[in-house]
Amino acid sequence: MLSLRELPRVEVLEAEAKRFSTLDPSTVLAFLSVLIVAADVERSVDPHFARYGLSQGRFVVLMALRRRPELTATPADLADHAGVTRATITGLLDALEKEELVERSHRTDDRRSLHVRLTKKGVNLLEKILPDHYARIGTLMGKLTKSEKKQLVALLGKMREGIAEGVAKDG
Amino acid sequence: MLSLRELPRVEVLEAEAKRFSTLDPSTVLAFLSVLIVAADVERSVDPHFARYGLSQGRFVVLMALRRRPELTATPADLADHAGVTRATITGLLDALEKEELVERSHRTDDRRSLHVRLTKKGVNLLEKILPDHYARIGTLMGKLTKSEKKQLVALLGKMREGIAEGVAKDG
DNA sequence: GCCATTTGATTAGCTGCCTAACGACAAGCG
DNA sequence: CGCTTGTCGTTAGGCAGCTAATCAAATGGC
Repeated sequence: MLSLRELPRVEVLEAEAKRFSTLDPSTVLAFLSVLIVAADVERSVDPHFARYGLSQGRFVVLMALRRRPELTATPADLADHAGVTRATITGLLDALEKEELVERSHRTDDRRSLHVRLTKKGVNLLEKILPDHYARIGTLMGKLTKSEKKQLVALLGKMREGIAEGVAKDG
Repeated sequence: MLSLRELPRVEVLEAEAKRFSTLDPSTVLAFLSVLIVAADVERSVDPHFARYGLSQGRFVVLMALRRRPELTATPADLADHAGVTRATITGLLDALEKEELVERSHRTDDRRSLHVRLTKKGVNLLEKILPDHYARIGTLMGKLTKSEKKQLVALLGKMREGIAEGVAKDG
């Protein structure tokens, strides 16, 4: 998942900043905060998925299917949605299919391609999990007011812009 | 690393909220924002570590050692610092030792335990990488003002509190 | 219409993380 | 002292990502 349990202390960063002109302490602090909190979130959430034989990736796939009107999508669509490679989707679908949470079927219009469909069992599993899942998210975010949550989304949105530019620059 | 490329649209969340009383759209949006941005960050940063044969975990271990006055620590210390298990540290050290970036040596005071020491080569590698690394962080965070960075750290700090409580509750 | 290119999904093999079980040693208590 | 219990590091085996290579099928230029 990642690493680093605690933020470095400010004094340490300031000392380091004297040796590296490219280091700005408040920038690094903000950067590391995001990574640390995300890792904390995953550590907190993963065990609950595991109780139902799910992982984050499997859950995201199920949710993507659930959102579709016909509960179907192609593996390629799912890969794009989930931000993983198609090879990874193949593995996730293997697992989900074995649990009978999804079904694969061949298509007639493009014979390379597949339909993946959420089964009734898959739907039921999500219906069972989601109330608790959403409640858990509520607990994790419970220290933030509604306006703070909005600020957070806005700030992270700006961060995403910066990341996108960085990626574009050193392609 | 994780998943999900884009935030769900607000209308989707609002519709879902009608079916699940535990779902609050702005809460879920903030929650997912953190995960998505963290995944973006890792996708952006990992390739640069890879160019030096490093991963995030290996880098964190090297940095932890570099911070120590004697450039040494035990594997157990490193595991605590990095937020991974000791088994994982064993694997990271195997890789780092093969590259001669760290050395393991036996201790005399507790013969179960080891010293891990950053080698000169390890120090040099970090000195070479860090200016660019810090500059990259600066670019990624470039859309945020200093005061926004502080806000971000504060908001994420509150989130950490909520996570800690959540973990405590369902131990 | 044919061939080269592109696209869809899978497979094989790598990495980094995990848990569980282990052997070696340390520490506390009778 | 001798036992039990805990701790240090490693090993073995599993899972979820990745890239690269492959095969089948669709598409597009000529």
